[in-house]
Amino acid sequence: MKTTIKDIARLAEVSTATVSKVVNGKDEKISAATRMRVMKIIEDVGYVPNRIASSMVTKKTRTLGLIIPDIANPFFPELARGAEDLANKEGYTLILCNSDNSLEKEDAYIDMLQEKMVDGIIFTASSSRTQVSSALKRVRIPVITVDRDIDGLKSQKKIVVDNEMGAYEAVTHMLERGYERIYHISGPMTSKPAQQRYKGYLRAHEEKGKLPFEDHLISGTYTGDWGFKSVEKLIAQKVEFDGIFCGNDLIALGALKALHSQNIQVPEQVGLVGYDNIYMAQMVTPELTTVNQPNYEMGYQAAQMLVGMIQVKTVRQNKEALKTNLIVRGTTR
Amino acid sequence: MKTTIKDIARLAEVSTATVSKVVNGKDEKISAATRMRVMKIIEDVGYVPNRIASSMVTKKTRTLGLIIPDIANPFFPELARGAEDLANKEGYTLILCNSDNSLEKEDAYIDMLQEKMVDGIIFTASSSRTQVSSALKRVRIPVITVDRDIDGLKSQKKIVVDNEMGAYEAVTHMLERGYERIYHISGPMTSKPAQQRYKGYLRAHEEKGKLPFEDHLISGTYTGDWGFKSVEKLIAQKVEFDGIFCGNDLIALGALKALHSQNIQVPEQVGLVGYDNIYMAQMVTPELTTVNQPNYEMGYQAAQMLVGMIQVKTVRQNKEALKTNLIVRGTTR
DNA sequence: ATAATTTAGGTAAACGTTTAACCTAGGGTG
DNA sequence: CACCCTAGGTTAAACGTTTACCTAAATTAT
Repeated sequence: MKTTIKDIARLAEVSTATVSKVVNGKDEKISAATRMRVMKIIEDVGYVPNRIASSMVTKKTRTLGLIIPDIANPFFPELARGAEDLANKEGYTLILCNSDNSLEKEDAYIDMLQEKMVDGIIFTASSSRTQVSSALKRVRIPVITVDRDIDGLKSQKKIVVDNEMGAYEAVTHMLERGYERIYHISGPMTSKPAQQRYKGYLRAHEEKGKLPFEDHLISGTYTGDWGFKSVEKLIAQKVEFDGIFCGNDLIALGALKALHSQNIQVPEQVGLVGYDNIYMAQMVTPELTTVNQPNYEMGYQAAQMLVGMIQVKTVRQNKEALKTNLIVRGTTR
Repeated sequence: MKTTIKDIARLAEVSTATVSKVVNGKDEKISAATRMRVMKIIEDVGYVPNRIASSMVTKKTRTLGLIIPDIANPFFPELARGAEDLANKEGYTLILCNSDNSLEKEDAYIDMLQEKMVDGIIFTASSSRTQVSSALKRVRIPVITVDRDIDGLKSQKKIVVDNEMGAYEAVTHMLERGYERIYHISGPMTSKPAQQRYKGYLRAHEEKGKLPFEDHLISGTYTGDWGFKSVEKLIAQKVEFDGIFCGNDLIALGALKALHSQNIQVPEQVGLVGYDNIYMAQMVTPELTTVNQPNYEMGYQAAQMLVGMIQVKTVRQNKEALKTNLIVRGTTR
C-alpha cells in the first residue's frame, strides 16, 4: 500500500497540515526541529506526494499540452524541445500530442487535455484548419497558437514568425545572385505559412521588376519526397529553370537529391534555397542555403507566454513576432 | 465557475452516480430515456469531466511517461511517435521528458512522473547510467527500458535490439565488398549499444581472419560534428583508410560531409556505413548505407508492453528483442 | 394473488491533499 | 495582574469523481 501524507504525519507525530507545509516549503511557521524530523521520515520511508490529490484542491496540474502535427517531422522536435525546456525550468510537465494534421485528432486531443486539466495548451494547428471547432469553443484554459494561428479564435495569444519577410529575403537573394527562373515548390497552400511565404516570393519578384512566369508555383506537401518528385517532374518535362525556392528544408533536401541524381550542378546551374534551417541543412553537401526559423525559440517563447498567462491573469501582449534570418550557404552562388 | 457532475445531475434530475455511469459508458443499468436526457444536457452546457478527480478514486491516470535523452536527436522522434501512437490508440496520454543524458535530470523526472501518478514509464537511460539511483529504487510503477537497459534494476522489462548482430552484418558487408582498413567512429563507450556495436565490429573482423589495426576505435559522441571532426583529423594526420563504420547515422552524415569537402569519392575511395536509418539517411547523395533500427517499432512495442503490464498484472515475457537489417545504399560499393 | 426476481437508479464513503480558520502555551507590557 | 502577541502548530472542510451497496417499483414465476 502506498504511503500517504497521513502515514508520515502519524510517524512524525504531527498533523497532516504540518507535513504538507514541510513538503511544499511553506514552513515559515514550522520549527527547525519539526521540519527535520518530518523530512527524515519522508526520506526513510520514501514518501512521494500525490500531485493528483494536490491538483484536486489547488486546481493546478502544472502540466501543459503540446499539440503538433507530427514530432517525426524535423521541424517540430526543436520546437518541442524549446517548449519542454521552459516548462521544465518552471516546474511544468509537457504532454505530447501528434495530430497528423487531422482535425478530428486535434479536437480529440483538445478535449482530452482539458479533461486532464492541463493548465494551458500550445497549439500548432493543422494546415487544413479553417475555423474554430466545437472542441475549440469548449476550451476554457489558455491557448497559445504557434506558427499557425486560427482565424476567429477568441482571446488567442500567438507566436508567429514573419514568413513573408523570410521568403522575401530569400528570393531577393536568389534574384540578386543572378538566378532568373525560380520555381517555388511549396507546402499545402491551405496553410498560412505557405501562403505568406508565397507572398514573399511574389513581392521579391515585383520589387525587382520581374513578372514571375507561368506555373511557377508547385504546391504539395512539406516532405522530402514531394521535393524529389517535383524536381524529377520538372526535369522530365524539360522545363527550363535555374532556381528553386522551397517551402521548407525537407522539400529542399529532396530537391537537392533529385538534382544530384541528374548531375545538375548546385549552385552553378541551379540555385536552391530552403526554409526552417533544420539540423540536417548543414549536414549535406553543398550545405543548404536556407531561412533560419527560430524553432527552438518559438517553442520556448510559446511556453513562456503560456506560463505567464497561467500565473498572472493579465498578459501584456498577445502576439510575439519572431524574426527569421537568411543563412547563405553552399546551394546558392 | 466550472460545471461539474453535480450540475449535470441537478439539471437532469438524476444522481451523480447516474451521470457518471453515462459518461463512462457503464450504462447497462440506465434507461435509454435517461441516458439521452443526460447526454443532451452534457452537450448543451459543454460539460467536460475532470479526470483528475476520476484518477483520485480509480488510481489510474491513463498517462505514460517517456524519458529520452533529447527529442531533438533524430533517433528519438520516431521512437516517441511510435510510443505516442500506441498510447493514443489505447486511450493514454504521453508526457515527454528530455534528460540530456544527465543523471540528475533523469532522477528528477522519475520522481516527478511518480508524483504525477503516471501509470508507467518508458525509459531510455543516459549512456552514463551505470547503476540504479535512489530515485529508481523508489519507483513503484511499471518501467520499460528501451534500447539501453539498466543493470540491477529489479523487475525490469526491456525492449532491445540486437546491436551486435547489426554491426556484425554491416562490417561483414564492408569487408566482403573489399574495404580493408575500416575505422569505427563510435558514440560514448559507456553506452551499451556502443559497446555491443563495437563487439559486432570486432567479431566481423575475426571471422574474416583479420586483425583490426591499431587505433581503429574512435570513440566520442553521437553527433554529426563528431563524425565531421573525426574524419577531418584522420585526413589531417594522413592516416590511411578505405572504410568507416559509424556508431550512428548522425556521425556518418558528418563523416560524409568531411569526405566530400576533401573531395574523397564515396563509395569508390572510401566506404561508409551508418546505423539507425534515420529519415535523412536517404536524403543525402549518395544515399547512406546503414543498419535499419526499428525506431518506431521500438517505441510502439515499448508502449504496448507497458500498457500490458499496467492492465494485467502478469506479462508473459520481460524482454522483446527486435531485429535490425542492413540497408545497402550508395555509400558502399 | 402472492412471492421472487429484475430493473433503474440513489446513497454516501472514499481517494490524498491544501488551507482558512482556529487554538494554546509561554512571554512581554503597562 | 490583566492583556495582548507570537510561535507553532491543529482541525476539518473542500476539491469532483467512482462504486459497493441499497431500495422502490415493475415484472415474472408459481
